[in-house]
Order: sequence, then C-alpha cells, then structure tokens
Amino acid sequence: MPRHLVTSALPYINGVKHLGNLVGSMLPADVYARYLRLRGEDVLFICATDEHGTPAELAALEEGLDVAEYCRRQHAVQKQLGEAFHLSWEHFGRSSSSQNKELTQHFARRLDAEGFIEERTIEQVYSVDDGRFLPDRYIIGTCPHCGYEAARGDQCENCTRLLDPTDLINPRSAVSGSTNLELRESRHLYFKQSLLAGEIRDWIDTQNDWPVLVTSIAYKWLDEGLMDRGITRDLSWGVPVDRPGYEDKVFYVWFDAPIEYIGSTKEWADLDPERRDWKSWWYDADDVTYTQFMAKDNVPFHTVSFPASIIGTRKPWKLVSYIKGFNWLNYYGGKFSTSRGVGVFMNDAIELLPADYWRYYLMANAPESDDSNFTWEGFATAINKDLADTFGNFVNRCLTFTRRSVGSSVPGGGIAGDAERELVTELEKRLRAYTDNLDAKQFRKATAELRALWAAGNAYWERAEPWKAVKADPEQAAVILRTGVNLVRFFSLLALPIIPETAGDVLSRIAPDVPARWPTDVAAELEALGPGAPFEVPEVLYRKITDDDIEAWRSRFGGEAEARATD
RNA sequence: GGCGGUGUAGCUCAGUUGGCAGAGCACGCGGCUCAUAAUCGCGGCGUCGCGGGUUCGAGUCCCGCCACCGCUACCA
Repeated sequence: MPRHLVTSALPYINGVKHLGNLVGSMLPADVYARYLRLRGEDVLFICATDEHGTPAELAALEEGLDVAEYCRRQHAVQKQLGEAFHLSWEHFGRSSSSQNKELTQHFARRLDAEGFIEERTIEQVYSVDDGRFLPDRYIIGTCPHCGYEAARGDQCENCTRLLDPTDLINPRSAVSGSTNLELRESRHLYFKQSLLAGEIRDWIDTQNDWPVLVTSIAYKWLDEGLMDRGITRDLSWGVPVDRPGYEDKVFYVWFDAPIEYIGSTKEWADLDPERRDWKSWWYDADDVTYTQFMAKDNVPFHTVSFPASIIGTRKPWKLVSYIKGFNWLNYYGGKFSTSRGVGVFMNDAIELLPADYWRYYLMANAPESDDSNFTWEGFATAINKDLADTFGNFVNRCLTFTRRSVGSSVPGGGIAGDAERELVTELEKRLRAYTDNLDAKQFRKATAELRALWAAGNAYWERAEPWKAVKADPEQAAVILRTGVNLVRFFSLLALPIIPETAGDVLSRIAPDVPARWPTDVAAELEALGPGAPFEVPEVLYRKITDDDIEAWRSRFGGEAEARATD
C-alpha cells in the first residue's frame, strides 16, 4: 500500500506560536493527515520543535534558565498547545534529541565523504563581554547610509539597505549593549552546495504541480547562484561536531533542523521498536509520498538547502514529493508581533474558544494565494454564519425535531423519492469537488465546499418540510427524518479533518458503531443509519460570537491602530 | 536595487486551455416556522490597478507603468 509521510515546518522553540504559524504549517498538515487517514491511507505525520541557535540561547538567558532546561519546558508547552488544537502528529519530537544528533553527524560525514565539505577560516564579530560570537542581526549601530542609530548588522530597518556588520558606525552588542567587540577568526565547515546547483535545478524542473510561490522562490536562489554555506557555529548549544579541532563547535541550526524530520521519525520508532520502522519511511522509500507544509520563509530551506543535504549524500534518502507553501496571515493589515503584543497566540486562542472555532476559521481563510488578514469581525462571521448557523443549527434542527416527532431512534418506513434523489445528485457533485480540493491541498476552497454541502442539507430540509409531513403523511416523514439524521452523520464525517472535536462528538452520539471512512457512495451513506438506530442529541455545538466579544478581544489583543503603528 | 506575489462587487476572495464577469458576507424583497431571531428562495453593469499592443473577441496573452506585500542566504 502506498504510504504518506506528512511533515509540518518545525516551530522554533522560542515562545508560543501565533495563529499565523499555526495556519502556515501545522494546521494544514494536520487537516491533510486526517483526511488521508479517513481515506484509509497509511499516514505518518511528523513534527518537532526546532531548538538550536542563538535566539534560543538568548531567550533562555533572559529567563535565567539553562538553555537545555528552557527548551525542555518550551517543548512541553508547545506540545501541550498542539494537542489542545488537536494536531494529530504521530510524533512531536525535538531537534535536540540524540536521534537527531546521530543523523546530523551522519549526514555531515556522508557529505564529507562525497567531497562536499571543506574547512574555511572566516572572521566573525565576537563580543568579549557577552562571551559569544554575534550573528549579524545581533549587532546594532548607526547606519552609514541614513544615520539611523539602531540599524541591525544585516539590514537597516529605517532605509532598508542591506548591511554588513562591519559597515556599522559605533557597533554594539544587541544582547548587552557592549561596544567591546572584535573580529575573531574561526574555522568552520562549509557545505559546497554550489556543486549541486545543477542537480537541484533539474529536480525542481520536474515539479510541475508545485505552487508557483514555491518554485519561484527556489528558482530565485538558483538563478542568483547557489552559494556554499557554513554548517558549523561557535556555540555550545547544538549538535556537537564530531571532528578533531571542532570540539567547541556545533552544527549550524539550518543544517540540523530539517534533518530532525528524520530524527523525529526515529524518536517515534524508538518508542516502540518492535512495531515501528523509521528507516523504511526515509530510505529507499519509493512507495512513500512525502508532503511538506510550511510558510514562505521556510521555502528556500526545503527547496534548496535540505534537498542539497540529501542529494549530496549520494544515498537514496527520501526527497520531498510535494511542498505546500503558505503566505502570511496578518493582523488587521499589520504583522503579528510577539514583542509588541499584537495578534493572537495559541495559548490565548485556546483560552477564549475551543480549537474547532480556530481551525475552521483558519482553513476557510488560509493565506494560499496571497497574504490574508485576520480580523475579529471576519472571525465572528465565519463562526456565526458557517459553524453555528449552517452546520450547528442543521445538526440541532434535524435531531431535536426527529426526537420530538418519533423518539430517539431512526424511523423506518417510506421510500426515498425525487427529493432524495435530487439531494444525492447534488451531494455527489459537491463531495467530488470537496475531495478534489483536499487532494490538491486547496484548503480554502475545500472549506467553502464543505460549507456548501451543509447548506445543501438545509435546503433539502426546507424543500421536504418534515414539520408538515409529520402531520399529513407519516411514511413520507419517516423518509425525511431518516435522511436528515443520516445527513448529520454524513456532514460530520466530512468535517472530521477540519473540526475533529465537534464532528467527532456528533458522530459518537449518533453513529458510535459505524466506522468513520471517507464516503464514496453518497446514496449508501444516507442509509448508513437504518431504522431503529438510536441517537443522542448533542448540546448546541457552537456558541455565537457577539459584538461585545469582538470589542473586548480587539482591545485586549490590539486593533488596527497598534498593528499598523510601527510598520 | 534584485527577485517573487498581489491588485476583480461595500468587505473577503473564485475566475482551468482568451468566448456573455462569479461565490460567501453585508444589503433589499419574499417564503417557512422544525431549529442557536436559525433557515430557504429571488435580487449583482462592477472603469476586472493604469496606459498601450496582439486578436473577430482580453480579467485571461505581450509591452510599459503605478500601488501594496514578501524574500534577499549569519533569524530560523
């Protein structure tokens, strides 16, 4: 059987992720994985925290924690939040794991053996008072072009000119403010990915069905000339470099992070080695379809750098089959910002409302063709009109009416007529469209189609007028009510990938014994619950969002003014 | 600066290979009353960012502009 490997870009360890991070990688990966499982596919959904690098060290410093302890805690927080959002990964690992350490060192050795690694001595800015080398962006000073006094060493935020740290006037450490900086020489391993540029281009050339967003970013890097890159750093936190003379160095985070996709898979297998085989998913895995989900900032690493690391080993490690890239989710036209407290973070969101509310909204508004905009007004509309009124109300009106009319089990009697045949025809058409969109990873369109399916149920119910039939023609009423209860099941089943909590709740109450399988035969689905099948009526599924809620949340999380203020 | 994306109804967005401009929301009218004042039906001429060009015909192809957003390799 063909197998599906699904990975989400690894969330960085530094703090709770916001809705933009969620919608750009973890959530769509989960929706897709859930969909494939319902279709009966063999799915492995892998994610992990990306824990290395200077930002993690500095965040730990700020909290007064050892970096390993900081990462341990933050990983637990992110794992717990992911589970709260019902992210159904088979494993949520850590790039600091021993498995990733071994694999990262293995990849470096392979690349070295194939002649893709060389040593180079480079000069880097060292902050004596901080006791560390500083990445470009952690050096600030006066911009030589515009005089802006807080320009970063990589780019001046004021005039947007690209800079080199040595360009800065009065350079100082962004960490401590110390001006006691010096250039120090350091020896590093470089990955000669320039030698692989042709092979990577050939490989990209064959990806005709990838989003333009993804291939255009890949070509941009290739067109500008793929440069060799350092894969080691002078830090203590990271995967140690197993090479004489490199005892005080670690692999650079860009190199070890993507390898953690494999590392995390091995972590998963090591938890149950009798039954799980990590390697068959990654090595000589021609039967595996591998789909990656990520926001656009991560695309260069997944189209160029990581493939170079894989191809360069000259061994049959698995290359990605399809990359789904996302644009940004903005907040009232501005950026989500941790430092300014603008926007909605996963911990805030889950405290306000259950996961399904967010999942539905985010999939219905996924930034697929362009950046999209989170607003509380748009959020309220999606929840109130779609979830509460169209789906929630349909479930409620069908089940409460049936219970009151004939009791808490599916009524027998009557024969399906034209109205039901018409319904089946429309549902077949829409199910095909919904399924096609999920296959194509077009989540926005898929969600719109799911909503249209729900609306078709309401339209049928209106046309059939069961409240009249109950009085005039009990046989006819039985057909309508039976169809209605089965529609509730059918719609919940289809909604499982997007809103697993509420849809699963409905299914457990009306069809606990019917296995949840992706439907193919609509007519058969509408008879899945036969005469006598008992059901429970769930509580009202979704509460509506009021104008007071909107006002309160807008002021709490920052509104238009704050989001735009510093852009 | 370079590269990329986007620009279509009040709002959010669809528009496959060029062939009479679409959906949801909002708004208006009507129906229904089982349901979370829910739902169902009907109603859309909008300089398709601007200016040229190709074509019998351009939202769609070509050229040139403008605006907004993103990326630009030591943040990951």
